Parts: sequence; structure tokens; C-alpha cells
Amino acid sequence: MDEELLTIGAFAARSRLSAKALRLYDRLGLLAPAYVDGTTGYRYYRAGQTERARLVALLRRLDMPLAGIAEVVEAADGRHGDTAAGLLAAYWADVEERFAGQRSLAAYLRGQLSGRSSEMGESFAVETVEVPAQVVITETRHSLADELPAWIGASLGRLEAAAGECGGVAGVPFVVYHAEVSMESDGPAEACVPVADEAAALAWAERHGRTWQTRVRVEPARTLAYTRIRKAQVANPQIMAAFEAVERWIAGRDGLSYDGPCREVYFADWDAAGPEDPVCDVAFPVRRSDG
Amino acid sequence: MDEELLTIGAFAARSRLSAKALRLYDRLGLLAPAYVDGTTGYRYYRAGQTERARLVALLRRLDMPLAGIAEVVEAADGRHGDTAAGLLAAYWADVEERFAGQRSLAAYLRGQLSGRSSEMGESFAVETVEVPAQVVITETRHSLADELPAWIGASLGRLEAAAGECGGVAGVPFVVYHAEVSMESDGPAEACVPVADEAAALAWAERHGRTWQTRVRVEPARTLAYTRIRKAQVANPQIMAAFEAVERWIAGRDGLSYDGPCREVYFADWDAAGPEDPVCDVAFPVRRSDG
DNA sequence: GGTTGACCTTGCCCCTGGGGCAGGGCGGAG
DNA sequence: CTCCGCCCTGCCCCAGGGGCAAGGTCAACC
Repeated sequence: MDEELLTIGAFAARSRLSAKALRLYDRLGLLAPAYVDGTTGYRYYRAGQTERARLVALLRRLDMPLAGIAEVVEAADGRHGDTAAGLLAAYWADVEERFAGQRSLAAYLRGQLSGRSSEMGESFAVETVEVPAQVVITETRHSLADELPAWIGASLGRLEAAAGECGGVAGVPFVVYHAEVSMESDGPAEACVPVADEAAALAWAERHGRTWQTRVRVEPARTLAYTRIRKAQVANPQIMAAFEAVERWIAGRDGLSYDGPCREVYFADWDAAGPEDPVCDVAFPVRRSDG
Repeated sequence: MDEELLTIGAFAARSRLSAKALRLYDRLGLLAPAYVDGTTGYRYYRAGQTERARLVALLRRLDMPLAGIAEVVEAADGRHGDTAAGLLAAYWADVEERFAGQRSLAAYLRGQLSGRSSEMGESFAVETVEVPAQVVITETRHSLADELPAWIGASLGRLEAAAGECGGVAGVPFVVYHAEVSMESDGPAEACVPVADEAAALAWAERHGRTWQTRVRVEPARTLAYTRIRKAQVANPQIMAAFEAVERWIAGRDGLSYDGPCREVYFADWDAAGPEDPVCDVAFPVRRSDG
């Protein structure tokens, strides 16, 4: 077996990896040479290592990060191939999900770029409403926009349950998309449930500490410009058309300007609603600037 | 319109881009602020620029490179939205193609990792054959493995046409996958057609210069270990199973070792063959090392 | 035994698309 | 006037290598 040692170039050819990549994988501990000459630093690989190297190369062609590849090859080496296949399947399911989102976004954008986007399909009816100040309990999350829907459901569920300890739900739950970088909560998404008893809410937040990034704050009185959408429209990229419609409506009114981050107001029972039932208002806070 | 200027933070919030990204896009000329204060360097954006910024943000979510995004937004700004939509469609078609390849590779790998890969499906029959030395005219290409099939067809077609000037096709065309980094052709893939007249071939190569990376060389006599596959198997990842079968067969014979880069030998008329007709030998040069 | 040329080593800078931080300059409100 | 929040530039960092330079090695050929 001793004379079976390959230099890095020969091993690179057999494994379809570049010598540069092999040095990197060595440094990362992902694919160590069988023997390294102490004086010259030359790396020597066994022919039997090509199998592992090939696996690494193929996994790289799936754009799997090297850290993930390390887990897979370790699992594959450990004989319990189930785990390796499971890790790969999990990774790939993730990729498929992301890709499905991108595909629908691409289709939406193609439509926007080619067609008469402004007048396309249904026109959204936009109205304004005054909302008084209210005490809200909130959860905030820096989310990645693909796990947002699941998080919104879970978060509003938790908050509505907690509202029972705070005097009960005193208004319509909503989600605020803070893009403001350092207003006071620098996260992108904040789920909010209005409650009746501010003191009880503060005590509740005290008990819960910082586990779920929970907070209690006063949402000031607002004027909201909003449009009502159906359950089937609460998804990307359909919902973007609603946001854009409201923004266009605001831009078309002189003397009206934005007054805060946009939000989705969930006024209906989500689970009981059918796809064509209105469940959500897409809203922007506005202010009369002068006009 | 003058008081409509937004600071970078406000514009970042409206456009869902980070201030850092906006500075980068400014530097690249992709999204320049409406006004830059000469003394402070402060960037100010018009509210009307949010549309372009949103488009950039959405295209980034498709992982489109900024250079491509620049083309799309320029085209969209130029009013001829067809072009913008066309550029996006072309980009996305490319992504879909790459993704389809990755998906089938992922499926193949899941099978390999979980199942009894060695005995799965058909077992490939491996044999050896002696091939005499032959003069070949060749084209070489550093290819990206997704455009390989198309290139192989085109290249062998060109070479077979050229063989007429070199004494005619004197053997079976083949493609060599040089992974060797600097043997004498450092490229990954080399299409080869044997010809009868070496002197005429050299003259032909002289005339054609370096336009298609053409060369004439003598392929030495070889012993090839090969397995025969059907047309339907000439695709990724199916063909990989054939390569692996030959490698395992070689590894299982003591006293036989690799003697050069692997190749695909196309012995049949590709266009006339049906999916189940044998068309190709997947081969490795081998050498009797001692035993 | 010497030379040559192919191979190997480390180290540095480059790419994309930003994130994060440091140090310092503005701007409006109290 | 001061303070806090915003803004600026500039630097280092990430993955996953590519490419090149300067220098050390190895094996084959003469």
C-alpha cells in the first residue's frame, strides 16, 4: 500500500478537484492527505481517498458550503449512510424551497417589466382610517423573508395567548415591517397584539425576559392608508402588488406623505378564512404634510 | 421637488436596501444619488428613485449579479421594457437550466448515499481492448460541464469534416477528459478524430491556426478498460455510474493501474441511434503495473 | 554526476456582495 | 453649547477559490 501514494497533481486529476482546492480542504480538515512530508511539505494522497474527494466535488457542484459538506462526508464515513443522505436531503429541500420562491418572484418581475404593470389585473381600493394609540405586546425578529409566514402565524398565536394575562386582546393584531435601521427596534419584522392592561403587560414582559425578543410599547395614534386583500393574496409576490398600489395611491395625493414603516393588519380569523375571504389590510401610516 | 430629498437612511428604509448596499451601488454607478453634498459627502435621494431601487432589490433576491442588474435597469429605464424583460428571462432561463442539472445530481447523490450503491441497477460489463497509436486532430476547450454535450457534438462534427482534408477519418472519434493540469494540454476536454494522413493534418492545422484551439498530435497505443453504454445513459448523472463502474473494476484487478485520463469513445452514428442503442464506450487507459 | 524541466510549496492580491467596526464630521433639539 | 443620531470614509472579514511570484524538489535524461 505504501507505493500507492499520489502527489497532489495526480490526485487532483483523479478526483476532478484543483490542487488549490485540495490545499484548502486540507487546511480546513475536510480532506487531509494520507501523508505529508515533514521537510518538503509535499502532500501525498492514497488512491483510496478519491472516493471521498469525488463526493466532495459533487457536493460542491450543488453549491453546498464546505461546512455542510464536512458534515455529510463525516456521516458517510461513519457508515450510517442514512444520516448522510438525510443531511443532503435536508439541504436540498432547503434549496428547493428557496428556489421556488425565486422562481415565482422571477415570474412576477417578468410580468412587471414587460406588461402594462400599473393597470394590470385588479385595481386595489385604497382608503384611510384613523387608529387610536394602543398598548401592544410584541415579538421582533430579524427574519429572512422565506420563513416569515410561518413565524407570523406562530408569533401572533403566542402573543394572543399571552394577551389573556394582560387584560385581553384589545384590538386587531398586526405586523410592522421596520426597515428603519435604528428607530428603536432595528429588526425587520415585529408582530404586535394590542392589549387592555398596560401594567399587566409590563409585568408579563418582565417575567418573559428576553427569550423571544418580547417587548411592550405604545403604538401611537396613526392615520393608515390601506387596501384590503384576500387570503390567497397574502403571499409573495402577490402581496407586493398590494403594497405598491397603496404607495402609488399615496404618491398620487398631494399633501400626503409617509409617516412610518408599513404593516399588515390581520383583522380576520386566519384559520377559518377561505382563500377568497378578505383577511388582511396592507397599510402605510400617512401624515398630512401641508396641502 | 427640492424638499423631497431623502437621506441615505430614509431612502434605505423606503427601498428595503441597506445603507451599505446603497453606497456600493453608488460607487458602481448602478444607483447614483440625486444629489451629493460636495463638502460633507452626504448622499441625498429623490423619493422617485425608490422604484429603481426596489427593482434592484428584487433582482438581487434572484441572486442576479450587479452587472446584470445594471443592464436590466438601464433597459427598463430606456422605456423599451421588452429588452429588460428579455434580459431577465434569459438570465432566469440560465438559472433554471443550471438548477435542473443540480437537482438531478442531488437525486443521484441521495441514492448513492442511502442505498446499496454498488449493486444498484444494472451492472456494467467491463472489458479491455488494445488500441494502436493513431494520429488525431483535436479541439480543446476549458468547458463548464453544462455546455459540454453541445460542444462535443459541434466539435466532433467540425473535426470529421476537416478529416476529409487529412486523408479521411481513420478511426473512432473520442473525447478525452484531461484533468491533468499541465501534461501537454491543460484543458479539461479534448475532442479527437483519428486521421490517415499526418502530413496533411499538420498542414491543415497550420492553415487553421489557433482559432478553435486545434491541434494535431499522436495518441499513443493504449490498453483501454471500458464499458459500453446506451445513448440514454450519455448524460449526467447517469454516465457517472459508468465511469465509477470502470474505476471499481480496475481497482478490483491487482496489477492493473491507471495510465492516463479517461475518455468517451463514440463508435456509433449519434443522430441515427435510438435512446436504447449502444453508442459510447466509457474508457480508462490502463497499464499492467507488475503482477 | 549534473542539468533541465516539470512539479511542489507558501504567500499575497483578486473576485462578488456586502457586514461590522473605528474614527471623525454634520445637524437639529433641548 | 452640548448631546445624540445620523452620515462619511476606510479597513478587515466571510466563502471558495483563481492566478501569479519566488523559491524548493524530484526524476529523468545525457
